[in-house]
Formats: sequence, structure tokens, C-alpha cells
Amino acid sequence: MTLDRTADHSPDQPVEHPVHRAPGGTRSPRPGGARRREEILAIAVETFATRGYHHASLAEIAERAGLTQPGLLHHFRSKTALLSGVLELRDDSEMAQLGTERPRGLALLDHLVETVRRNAEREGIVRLYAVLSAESVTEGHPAQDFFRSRYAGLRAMVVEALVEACELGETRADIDVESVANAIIAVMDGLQLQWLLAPESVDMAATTRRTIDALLAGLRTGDRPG
Amino acid sequence: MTLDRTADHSPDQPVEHPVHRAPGGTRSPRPGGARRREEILAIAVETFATRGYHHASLAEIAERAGLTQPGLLHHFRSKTALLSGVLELRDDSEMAQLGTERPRGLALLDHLVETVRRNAEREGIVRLYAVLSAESVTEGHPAQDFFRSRYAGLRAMVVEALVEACELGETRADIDVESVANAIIAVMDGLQLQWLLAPESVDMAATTRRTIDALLAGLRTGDRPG
DNA sequence: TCAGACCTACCGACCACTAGGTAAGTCTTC
DNA sequence: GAAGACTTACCTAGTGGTCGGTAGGTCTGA
Repeated sequence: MTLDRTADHSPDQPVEHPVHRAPGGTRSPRPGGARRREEILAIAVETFATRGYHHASLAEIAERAGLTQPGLLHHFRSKTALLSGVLELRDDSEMAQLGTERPRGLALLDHLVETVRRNAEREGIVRLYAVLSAESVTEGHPAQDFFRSRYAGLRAMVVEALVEACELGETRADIDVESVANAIIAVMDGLQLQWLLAPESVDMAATTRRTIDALLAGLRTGDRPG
Repeated sequence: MTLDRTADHSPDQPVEHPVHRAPGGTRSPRPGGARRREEILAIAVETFATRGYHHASLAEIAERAGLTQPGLLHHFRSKTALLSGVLELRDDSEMAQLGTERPRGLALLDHLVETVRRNAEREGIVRLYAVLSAESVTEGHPAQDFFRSRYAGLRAMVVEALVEACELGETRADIDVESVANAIIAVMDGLQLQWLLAPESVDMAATTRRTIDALLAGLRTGDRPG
């Protein structure tokens, strides 16, 4: 199953800041409209994070947004459309939208650790992604494709960074980059889950840092092969 | 919220293999009863794993078990009772029930890797725990206490093994055992999620092995501190 | 004879979603 | 600047379906 990305917006395409179109063109939406959508999305993020996708109800999200359930469906024409809107916020690790200007080589891993450190102050986002990513492995879940390609992208990015590190001479060239990349991503995800259940028992950033260093230790240029 | 452990069984306490009690004592349940319960539990495991707890319905579990929904509720008096039964199977990593006879020191970590290797052939169990553990961080989830104490126990066990390793002289004594333990558990969990979404992209056992070795490399006795 | 293992029938609550309305805003035209 | 056309942003009411759980019955095996 896939998200109905074609159906996730109101009849008129929303614009960041609605611009008065040229005469004869389509009408611009009301100025408050975009802001309202963002309010609703913020509440949906919170609700999906605390309840999961399936267990969250449109009625609850609507109520928390101060409108009725059909009122909510005016802005997002279905529950999957709302989920789609939430996932498209791409507010999570900010890794995904780094694009081509991202740090090169080992600097990317530093950036990763920094992101983890900041995430420790954004419990809602951490919870959202932890809950939805695991829920997405269930049968026919509408976020399955999203998370599949998210992990593929994340993996590719870390692999590329490790390859760059080899080229830059930062690490030896004989490391199994796929395996190391998977381990780095895995430890970040796993720590999030533990942290959500027992925040006082887990230092996400420090442990991520330690693990990345350990995975690359002995692989630095100049070290003897093991 | 907690699981209603007091209410998770049929009127009569189930026995592994029901023994005919002495005359005058309480009546023994019918011989097929315990087997039926186990059949139901196996189907519940499968269903919770593929749908999650909240999205799985008693009606579906009942149908797959070849009875009606009230028929199912005859064996487990509520949905949470059924969940409780599923979690009590403790069929997962087998780590939890190792008890006092578990391997000492670094041998425990070898055992951990071996478990991961075997889990790659038991997708259902992996999926069950991945889905339920993440779902358990949602508000009021009935499995929350279970997973909280499961992680606490797992953490304590790995920490203890690392301390033993120090005492046995297998590693240096100045490692941050809590952090290393968290990292080991985290990488196992994180790899499971990636593996469920893209099995061909992840070698769970090899990557776990590599990460554990990396975390302990440089900490072996005789290595210089650094 | 009696409890275990089911069944049918039903409950109220909740689910996502639709139909169809209203009030108010925006744009065009005069 | 006012009138009319059109759209947005909601609303109330109701759809059919599913949910977990209960009441109370029947059959059967020990």
C-alpha cells in the first residue's frame, strides 16, 4: 500500500505564502489557510507519536485542533493523506534534506551525532519516528514505502560518506562500508527506543559517538589491518 | 497501565501437560485444553506480529484459530490477557530465561550473536518484538511495563557480563559498561527493524558481531589505553 | 453430574468517511 | 465601492462497518 500523495492537499494547491496570482489564473487561498494546516499537522504529529497511526483517531486530532472530524477532513481528505502530510514535514533527523551540500567524509558522522544530541530535546519527533517506523513493518501499513526508501536513502548517504572518508584518506579502504553504515543507523534507532522507555538510563549522543568511534577505530589511516 | 496477569488464564490454571489429579481434588482440565491454548497463542503471536497489538482484532485471531470471537474469549478473558499470554511465552531471544546458568563474561556476548543468527530464521518472533516494543512506548500501552523491565533486565545482564569480563581479565576495567551495554542492545534492535524492511540489505548476525568486537576492541587486556 | 468448550445473539462505543448545509472571505465586474 | 460569482472553512447529521466484551445457551467428555 502507498500513501495517496495525490490526495493529500485541499482542492487548491497550498502555497507557502499565498501570492496573488495574475488575473484569469486560479484564486489564491485564504491567508490563514496555510497556517491552519500547519497547526493541524503539528497536532497530528503529536497524536500519531503518542498513539501510533492506527490507534490515533481523526476525531481526537480534530478535537485537539479545535474543530470537528469532518472539519479536519476538509483540510486532509483522508487519514492516510494526513499521515502523508506529517511524514512530508521531514522534520526528523534533518539528514534527509541535506541534499548535495551535506558534509563530506567523517564530518557527516559528526553531523549525525550532533543531530542525535539535539533529538534528545525533541522527544515528540523521536517518538513519532520510533513508533511509526516499527508500525510500518506491519501488513499493508501506509508508511511502509516511506520508511523503506528512508532507510535506503540513509544507508546510501552513510555509505557514501564512508567511501569519501576512504578517498580523503581518513580511513582505510578495506572496511565493509555497508555493514558499518547499517550498524551506525541501527544503534541510533535502538537507542531511541531505549531512551523513550527509560530516558535516565540512556545517553543517546554519547553512546552513538562511542559506537561510531569504535566502529572506525583501527580503521583510521595508518593503523595496521586486523 | 499494566497487563492483567491475574486474569490471563482460563478458570482453571493451565498445566504444561495436564495431569489427572487425585480423586477428591480439583478436576483436571480436558487434555486438549492446554494444546488448544498453545495453538491460539501461536496464532496470536503471528497476528500481533503482522498487525500490531491495537490493529489486530480478536475476531481475526479467532477466525484463524477456527472459532468465534466469544469462543476465543473463553480461553483468554480479554485482549490484554491474550497479549499477556503471548509475552509470557518468552520465546524471543531466550536471553531472559537463561537465569543463573548463563555464560559468564564475553561468552555471553557470543551467545547473544548466536541468538541473533538464529533469529534470522524466525521472522515472526523478530517482527513480534520489533512491533510490540515500539508500540509499547505509546500512551497507556498494556505492554509498556513488560518492555521497560525487559530492557532493564537485558541491560543488567549485559552490564554484569561486561563486569565479569573485567574480573576475568578479558577486558580492561575502565570501560563504560552501561554505555557499551546499551550500544550492544541498541544495535541488535535497530538491525532487526532494518532487516524486516529490507532483509537483503542487512546481515544481522555479522553486523552485530562486528559492532560488539569494535566496541570491545582496544579494550582487551594488554591493549594500551586511549 | 458438572465443568469445559464452545456457540448465537447482542451491547454500546468507536471507526473513517460522506452528504449537504451555512457563513464568511476573495475576486471580478460594473 | 457595491453586487454577484465563487471558494474556503467550517458545521450537523448520518452512513456502514468494526471494535472488545457480555449474556446465556448447548453439547460433550471425564
